[in-house]
Amino acid sequence: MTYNLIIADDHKMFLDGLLSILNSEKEYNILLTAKDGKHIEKYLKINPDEKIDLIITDISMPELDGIALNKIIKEHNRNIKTLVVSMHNNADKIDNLIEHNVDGYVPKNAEKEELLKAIKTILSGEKYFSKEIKDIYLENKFSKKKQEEIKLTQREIDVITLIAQEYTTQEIADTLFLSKHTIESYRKNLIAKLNVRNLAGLTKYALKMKYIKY
Amino acid sequence: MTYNLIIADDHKMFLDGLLSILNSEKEYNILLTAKDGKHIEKYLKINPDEKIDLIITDISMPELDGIALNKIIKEHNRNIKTLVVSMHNNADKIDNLIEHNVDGYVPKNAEKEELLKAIKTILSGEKYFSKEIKDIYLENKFSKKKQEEIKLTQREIDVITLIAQEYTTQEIADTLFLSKHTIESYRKNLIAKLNVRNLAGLTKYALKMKYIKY
DNA sequence: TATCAAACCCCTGTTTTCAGGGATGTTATT
DNA sequence: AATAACATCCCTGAAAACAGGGGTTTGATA
Repeated sequence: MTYNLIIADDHKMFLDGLLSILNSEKEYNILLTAKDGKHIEKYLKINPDEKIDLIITDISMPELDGIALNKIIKEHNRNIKTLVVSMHNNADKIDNLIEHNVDGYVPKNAEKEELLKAIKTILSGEKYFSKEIKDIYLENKFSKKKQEEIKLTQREIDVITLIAQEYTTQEIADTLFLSKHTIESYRKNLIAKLNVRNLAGLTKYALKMKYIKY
Repeated sequence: MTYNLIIADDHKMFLDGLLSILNSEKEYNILLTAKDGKHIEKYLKINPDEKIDLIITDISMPELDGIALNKIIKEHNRNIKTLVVSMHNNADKIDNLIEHNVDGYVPKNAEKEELLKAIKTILSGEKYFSKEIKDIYLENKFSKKKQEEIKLTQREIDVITLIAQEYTTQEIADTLFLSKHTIESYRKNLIAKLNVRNLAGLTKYALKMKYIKY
């Protein structure tokens, strides 16, 4: 039994490494390598009936990235397995991929052995995610649970942003053309809403939410 | 003219990629590949007079990492050129490498072409640093200028850490078995030293310096 | 149209922060 | 032995934060 693979990665060095690893395994037949999702997409359209078992893809690629590519692949033919091999393991991206049924995810610093194990596992019909990826995913889910219940209004965001930028209440009031009392109310509500104790907590929240930079 | 190269990288996938790139260039003769700095160090000791032109190394490796390895190589024989190819481009590490006379630094997501260019440049006697690396290095130097003038004592770090963790002055005093007035003094000094306006500024500093997590 | 949430505003009173001083003992360093 | 740096403690007075109430207007929606 041989499997037909496709690889997409815009880093030539890495692609070469992947190829040399896969070429040493006889059962893997590399149909195509591409440095971009666009090429894969075209290939799928031109050869809709070709037996493709697995597409290995990086996330960050020009033109059409791995996130979009995974979605397109799965919409095209859900029997084609997808394995993401990526350098930057961002929680939101992992989330998106899993939502769109990616079959596996291995960080780029994984060992050859783990990559081969991932491919084998996926081709056997199971999913494969590296521990590191699972951890990021779960950590994110866990912390989102609390966050999603908290929704700040635009005005509250305005205020917390200014607070975290070290403006005093009076200054914020002047900036927003509001009474100092109003700003105090907002601060009070924010502290209650975000379940923090003081300015320090608000500042950390603003940073976490990227309302401000350091 | 052929050049003798040594490569150290603990990621099999990447090492394979590097090898396949270098093998396609006739003038490069790979003397040794290692998944660890220790092996290189031994090799140098056993073959002190062998002509080695360039050692390409990753930074993060078990046992003996690229930082230490570069230092050892340069102390062993400063005629051996060193090129670091790394995934995580940390400013302090770049700093250390440059201090110990590394000849080049290319991030792992660089293209094959850039890597070859780096190698060629270094072998010709010049140094080669990717734009990305130069940027990180300069950005760091620039921002350190200000920071280096600011040095917190251990006690000040204790206090700012607790402040950023949302403890009140009284609680910090209790925690550190100090008077509340003392903590107030520290806070005052910290605000002056760090040139911030209030708790929010202190909190941001503590986060930036990684005294606390979010 | 009733009602709900958001945005806005205000008050009182207590606690904390913050600016601005000053002071003492200890520990390195010169 | 002198100096500098650090850690500790204290005070006053003004400003701000914080707790815990009160309220109006407006716009969406049920």
